[in-house]
Amino acid sequence: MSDKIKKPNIYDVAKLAGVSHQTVSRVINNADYIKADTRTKVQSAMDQLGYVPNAAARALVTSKTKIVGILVSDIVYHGPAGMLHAMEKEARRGGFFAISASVDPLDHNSIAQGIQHLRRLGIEGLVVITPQTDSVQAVERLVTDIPVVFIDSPKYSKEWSAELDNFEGAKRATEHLISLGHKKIVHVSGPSGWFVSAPRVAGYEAAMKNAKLEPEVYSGDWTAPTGYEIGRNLDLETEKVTAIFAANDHLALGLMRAVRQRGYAIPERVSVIGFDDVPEAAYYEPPLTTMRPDFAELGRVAIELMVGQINSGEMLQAETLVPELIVRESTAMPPKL
Amino acid sequence: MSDKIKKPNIYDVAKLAGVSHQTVSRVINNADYIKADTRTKVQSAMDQLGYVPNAAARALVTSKTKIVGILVSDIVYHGPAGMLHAMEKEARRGGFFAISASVDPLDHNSIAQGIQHLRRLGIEGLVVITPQTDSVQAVERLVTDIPVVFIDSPKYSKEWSAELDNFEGAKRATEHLISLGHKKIVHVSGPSGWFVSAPRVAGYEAAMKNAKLEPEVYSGDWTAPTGYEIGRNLDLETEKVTAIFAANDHLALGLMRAVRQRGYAIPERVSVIGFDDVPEAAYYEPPLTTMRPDFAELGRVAIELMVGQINSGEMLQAETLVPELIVRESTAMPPKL
DNA sequence: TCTGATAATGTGAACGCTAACATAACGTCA
DNA sequence: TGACGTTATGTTAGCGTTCACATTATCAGA
Repeated sequence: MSDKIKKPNIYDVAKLAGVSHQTVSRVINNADYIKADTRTKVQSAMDQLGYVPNAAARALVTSKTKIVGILVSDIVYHGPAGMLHAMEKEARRGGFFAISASVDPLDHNSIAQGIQHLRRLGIEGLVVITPQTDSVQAVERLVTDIPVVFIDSPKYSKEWSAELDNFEGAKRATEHLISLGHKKIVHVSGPSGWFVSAPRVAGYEAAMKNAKLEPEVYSGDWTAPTGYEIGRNLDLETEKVTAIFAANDHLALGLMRAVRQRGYAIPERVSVIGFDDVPEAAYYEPPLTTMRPDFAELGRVAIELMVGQINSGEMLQAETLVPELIVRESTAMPPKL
Repeated sequence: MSDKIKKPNIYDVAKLAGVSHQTVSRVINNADYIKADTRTKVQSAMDQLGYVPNAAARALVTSKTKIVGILVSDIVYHGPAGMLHAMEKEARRGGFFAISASVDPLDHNSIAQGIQHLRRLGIEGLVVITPQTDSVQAVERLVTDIPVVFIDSPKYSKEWSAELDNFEGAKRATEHLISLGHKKIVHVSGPSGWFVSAPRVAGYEAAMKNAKLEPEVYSGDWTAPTGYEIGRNLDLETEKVTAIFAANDHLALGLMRAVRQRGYAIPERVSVIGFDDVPEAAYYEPPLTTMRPDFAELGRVAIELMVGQINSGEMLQAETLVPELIVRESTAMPPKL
């Protein structure tokens, strides 16, 4: 509709308010030493004209874009999806814009393109939610001039990261099974390229070792079909496996279906525990006992770290977040064999 | 690390390549009339310096930011989550940046803030994935100076939109049940404020009416708990209900659990069909028959529309996308009552 | 009443780029 | 060989801010 109407700039506001453009700028950035009177005059002039500061002009002169980039896997996993919203909100709270680029984390070329794209906009920092060994190296190679925060990066990394305590979470999940009396507990892990996989395996193994039990790990990914496949082939009979700890809920879902299909009752014969607590987990068959991480908080912390680093140049390491055990009906005492 | 190194600008490139800055600009925007020789000279100078064009400076002079905003609900629904990635990729393909703002779609204030935030960055267009009656009105009131594309907007809207054929999808879902021989089929709908709810109800009712059957609708939302609640209270016995069409898979999941818990076998006694085909649906108990919409394509089309509108000023209405019927084990012929 | 600190405002330049115009090189034809 | 259209490049200004500095009001104290 309104086609030819030029957007007002600070000079327009200044003229209307009867002050210099610089005073307007001062009001916008609420600098010191402005008479309350002039401030209100300028304010109302801005309102009247519907003035919106031009981010490009500001960025040009300050060489600060107030934009942080988020590199995210193009596959929709539960965790990352929930994080994005929280991250955007936290960024906004800190006066920043958050812009995401979806990449195929297994394709270095795709990662490079994603980063280049964000670069063009002039991001001041980068948060990476593609926590795979490969991608971290690719990112570290490509980005050296702005701060980078990884979500769930490897411990040995020099970079900053916000982390879930996957070790402790896995340990507690396993301990829950142990405390119920299970002896033969297997773990179906996430894919080996992902950082969260290893600590979950380690947490499981630690708990098993503490209880003088033999750990046994099957390598999976994050999907229900894989869980199903593994569930079909698991030796439940001769091995007397009575409990399974799955690295995430979707694996657990597939596992449960396979196990039940083979005639083993859950939880009477086999207990299953997941990880993530997806919103539907409480309605799986049976409702899934699982570990609930606070993904939103994780994302928030990552951005908080990032913004802190950009604004003040100092970076404090965030404490890790421990997932909470949510007990439902998929875990129970083992059968008397 | 590299702290004081000033980023190169076109003048630096120009000097190194031995041309004027304008020639560099021409190479960047690949204008006509450049000798292949100079072009390569400039290119290699850019590579050598690691030159990245400054988006802010460009935006300032062209008053085109090449940024489109995406307004999205802050709750993680399956559809929108999948769309975001596709949208970002399509935007990038068209040379645009996509930036999203999460808002509470029921809170006008939150919507206004989200829009204001995006405005500050200077978005050239806005895509809205918060398809609720209220939010559309709020957006239409607040944004009149740039093009807006709604995803699944109401038919009566004057604005542009990319749409799923929810009517047809719901009709086909219902027809699937009818073709199996079901007579008493109920529909559990989405929340009334959402645009997709109504056409799904209408599609269901149309199919029922065609088959001379009596429609019966229960109003739900998009969550498993609500599906469960409704499933607990559904009169399956005296009403002889043999099939349920749920407005999405999560409702269906909750419904299935409740129905089975009450001792009714699925699909032997009660058939259930969902909508969305979430990745886990094939592993629900039993695997869920459902309608599969191409969310990614929907998002892509929305951005395509937006970019077309921004670049050329003309807007073509997109054709609607019809979801595909995915038959699994949760639907079967009705029992002989 | 004057002085000088502090409070409050104003002025000019610069950020990096593209638009618009100006100029130079090149080839073609009379 | 000169004139002219085309191709190729150069020059200047300005986009809307903030920064650095300059200037003017204000008010206390001598």
